[in-house]
Amino acid sequence: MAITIKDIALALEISPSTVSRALNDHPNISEDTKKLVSAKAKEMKYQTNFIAAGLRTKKSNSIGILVPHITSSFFASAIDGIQKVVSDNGYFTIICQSNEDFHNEVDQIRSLLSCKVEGIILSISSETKDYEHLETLQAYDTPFVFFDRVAPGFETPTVEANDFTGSFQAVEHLIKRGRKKIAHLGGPGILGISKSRYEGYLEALKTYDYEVNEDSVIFTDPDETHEEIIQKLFEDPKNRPDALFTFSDELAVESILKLKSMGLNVPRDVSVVGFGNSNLCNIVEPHLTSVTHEPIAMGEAAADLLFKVIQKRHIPPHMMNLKFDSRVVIRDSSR
Amino acid sequence: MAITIKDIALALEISPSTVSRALNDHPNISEDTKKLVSAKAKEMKYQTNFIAAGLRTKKSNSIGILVPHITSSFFASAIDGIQKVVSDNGYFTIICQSNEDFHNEVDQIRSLLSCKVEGIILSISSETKDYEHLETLQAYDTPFVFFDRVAPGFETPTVEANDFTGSFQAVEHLIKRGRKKIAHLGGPGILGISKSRYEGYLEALKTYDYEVNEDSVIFTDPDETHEEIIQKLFEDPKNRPDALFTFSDELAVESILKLKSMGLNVPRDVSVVGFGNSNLCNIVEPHLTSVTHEPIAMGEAAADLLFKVIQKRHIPPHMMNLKFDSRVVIRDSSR
DNA sequence: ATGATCCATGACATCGTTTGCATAAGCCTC
DNA sequence: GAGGCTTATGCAAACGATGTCATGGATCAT
Repeated sequence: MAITIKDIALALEISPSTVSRALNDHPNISEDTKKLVSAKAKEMKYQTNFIAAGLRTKKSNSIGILVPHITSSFFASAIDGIQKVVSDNGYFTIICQSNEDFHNEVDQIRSLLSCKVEGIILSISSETKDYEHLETLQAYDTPFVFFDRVAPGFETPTVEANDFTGSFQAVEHLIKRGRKKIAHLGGPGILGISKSRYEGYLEALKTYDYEVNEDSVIFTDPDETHEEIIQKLFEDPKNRPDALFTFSDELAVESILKLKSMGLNVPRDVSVVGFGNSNLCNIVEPHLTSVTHEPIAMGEAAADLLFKVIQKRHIPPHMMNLKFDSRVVIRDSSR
Repeated sequence: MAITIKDIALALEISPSTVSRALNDHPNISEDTKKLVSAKAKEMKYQTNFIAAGLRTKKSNSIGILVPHITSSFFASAIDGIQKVVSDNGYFTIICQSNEDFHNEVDQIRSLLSCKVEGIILSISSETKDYEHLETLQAYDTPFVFFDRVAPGFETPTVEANDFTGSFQAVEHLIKRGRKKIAHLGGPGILGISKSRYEGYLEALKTYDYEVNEDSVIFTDPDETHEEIIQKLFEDPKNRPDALFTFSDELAVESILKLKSMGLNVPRDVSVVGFGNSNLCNIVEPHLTSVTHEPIAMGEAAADLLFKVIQKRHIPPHMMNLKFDSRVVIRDSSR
């Protein structure tokens, strides 16, 4: 059976309180006793029961992560970064996935609350329009930090990639390569990041006095496959865009494959730029120009901020809303 | 502050015990009281404190998952499958990564024990040769199930992909396409799956009376880049293999890129077959023939088995060591 | 020598929930 | 109507660690 502080106390003929204090390095305990206790604890293979300690101290030593998918390389890397900071702080992470499903998200938040996590790093699903579950978090005094996807109206730190500047640079890059008609294949309309990426695109066009052509901007939609979208967008040889900037690398790769199957050459006929700088970029042919995120650094920053909130340390205003700059990595698909 | 059963008891002027029993649907409680209590609980937004309940019942309602990386699509999908079963059972998962590091693995196991998880689904790191930490698990009566990577000498369920038959079929396929000299690029030598995949390869060669050429089998090694390995293996035009079967899709993709840069045509000069059937297969050109795993089904099976052990239900011998058959998905890289 | 101070330790209540046992009320049976 | 049985409820003791308060002995100053 499991060893408790009582067992150690019994073995050393001292009280459980002393054992507890010795293990926690309490100043009132003599060095001798501390040594004695920790030796015995090691000998008996004692392991703190965090559940019991948590009940007493109301600290679970765990934080929750709620992301749409862990299968996405962006989130998986972000979790890497988060876990690094979290385990350095002696905490655990409970990872949940919403699968981009609103009700799932609400359920998972409820679970995390029941587990009494001390804070949550949260990336809302693309379906989420209603934020009552987040208000519950506040009501329960559970700190949280928005990661990558932010809901409006909450006074809590946010960590985002600066999608706007990344998109701007991507489109600027296409313009400087002499491309004249640049199409945009956007992400789910509800997501803030879809909007930011679109706005960076628009801003670049405006800055260089390009005409904004409504037909050249399409947001993905569950009713239509991406192949169909690309087909429509590029089927008319006279009116064809000569560049495509997509919301994600996945979309870019699908587009490249479709364009090639339509007999178009990338990048000669159409330059393509993706977003995310994922491992796909060096695999697809031609290698894909893409905008980098820094998911690991972003994850670390989010965890740092969360611990600051948990410890009620002051967060200077300029750190409340972190934006991680993106930058374009140029590869063959736009060369 | 958080609502407890005492608050509900106070509000309804009944005892906390009754509230607890009502919420847990205890048979001794009248229907009326149950309705009353659950209505009040909902009204007051009560949430069970799992920490307190766990302390009393010695059940944490959580299971641990320890995998080398969650960034790998195989494990990420497996986790999907596991979480499905786990949340259907009203449990949580605590996901840990060993990063293929032995000491990290030992630490994570210790953490999971401290959290009092009721069971662990475990995929050992590629460095792990010493199994003392797993014996600790047994000493603490914490059930576990091996997933994909199995340590010898434990009486506990295992869930593996049948790498042997998958490899056999992959190589058989290459043979039937008329390939004469088939090389194998193996995985980390310490992993059982590297061995199984190699053995499937060997068995296929033997079955078809192919000569086994030692020079054509190379296990990856941190001291040499994969590019160098491919370079060496294929640089001599006279003695060049005309097919390559690799341990993973990642290796296959790297190999294809290198082969192409060496001026070789895939599949005309060299057929390539990977392992894993990951999303890379349809992105690399030519599309990669690969052996499928079924990570989601494997994850579900592992979780099912773990719950059986936790609930001390009998596991029929034929279910103790599940092997999930693999199968070859033929694409252009071997056509 | 006596009181004040300090230090190390122990006793005990507590966190929120569950659960064995006790108990009160209601009903049945002879 | 007394005893037995059922049913619904309350009481109190856990679970394991922690923190408050009390205590007993040593040390020091007067």
